[in-house]
Amino acid sequence: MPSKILDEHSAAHVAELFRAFSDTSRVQIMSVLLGGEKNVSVLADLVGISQSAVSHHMRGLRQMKLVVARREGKEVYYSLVDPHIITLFQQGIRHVQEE
Amino acid sequence: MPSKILDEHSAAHVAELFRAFSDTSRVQIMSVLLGGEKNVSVLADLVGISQSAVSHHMRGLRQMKLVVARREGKEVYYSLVDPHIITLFQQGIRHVQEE
DNA sequence: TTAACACATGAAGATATATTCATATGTTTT
DNA sequence: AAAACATATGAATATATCTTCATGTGTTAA
Repeated sequence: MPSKILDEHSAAHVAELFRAFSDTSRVQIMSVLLGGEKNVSVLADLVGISQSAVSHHMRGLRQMKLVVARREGKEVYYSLVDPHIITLFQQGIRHVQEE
Repeated sequence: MPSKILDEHSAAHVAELFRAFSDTSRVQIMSVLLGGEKNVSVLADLVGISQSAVSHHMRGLRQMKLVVARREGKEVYYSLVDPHIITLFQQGIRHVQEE
């Protein structure tokens, strides 16, 4: 029975986490990454947005440690690492599909 | 291995769901509702925002069926009903607290 | 029915966010 | 070193979002 309110600081962090998945393009990016690591231009192609837009999104996801980047030559591969984050995201997908 | 991209329509719905929890005030409201149903003015007091702001937030949460409203006299009590939503939200809290 | 209270709602202003464009950085090949 | 390619970044614009203010709606009590 955690009947207590979350303090503003913690609440802001929770909000920040959910905000990471609150954009259609980022959700599509995440959905692709569920299938394994992808580089930026592949993501841009699959999602249908510019390379620049993808890079901007990945910066945010990276800073929140929701993805990790791995450089291989000229390309940068992004992937999901945190199993809790993967679960959280998949639960979101399941919820909207249960209707 | 769902290596496939979410279509834009589904992705927009997932994004919409996460967006519901992407605001500090709404996260605080949700955290309070974890402890049981509360009416609007109590929520406003606890969260520290205006009655109007709470009503606006509750409208969004209501429309997404993340909360249900119950009128009792002059007051309207809101509560969480969907156990999957509760779990999803609690997972978000747990994630930020594991640091 | 009028007053008082609780909540909802529309409009407006302020702030945040996503995308694009131009350009910078980093890497490989010639 | 120069060219070509992949990615990152800053600035600018367009759009979305949150909050407040004023007022509307619904309910109870006088």
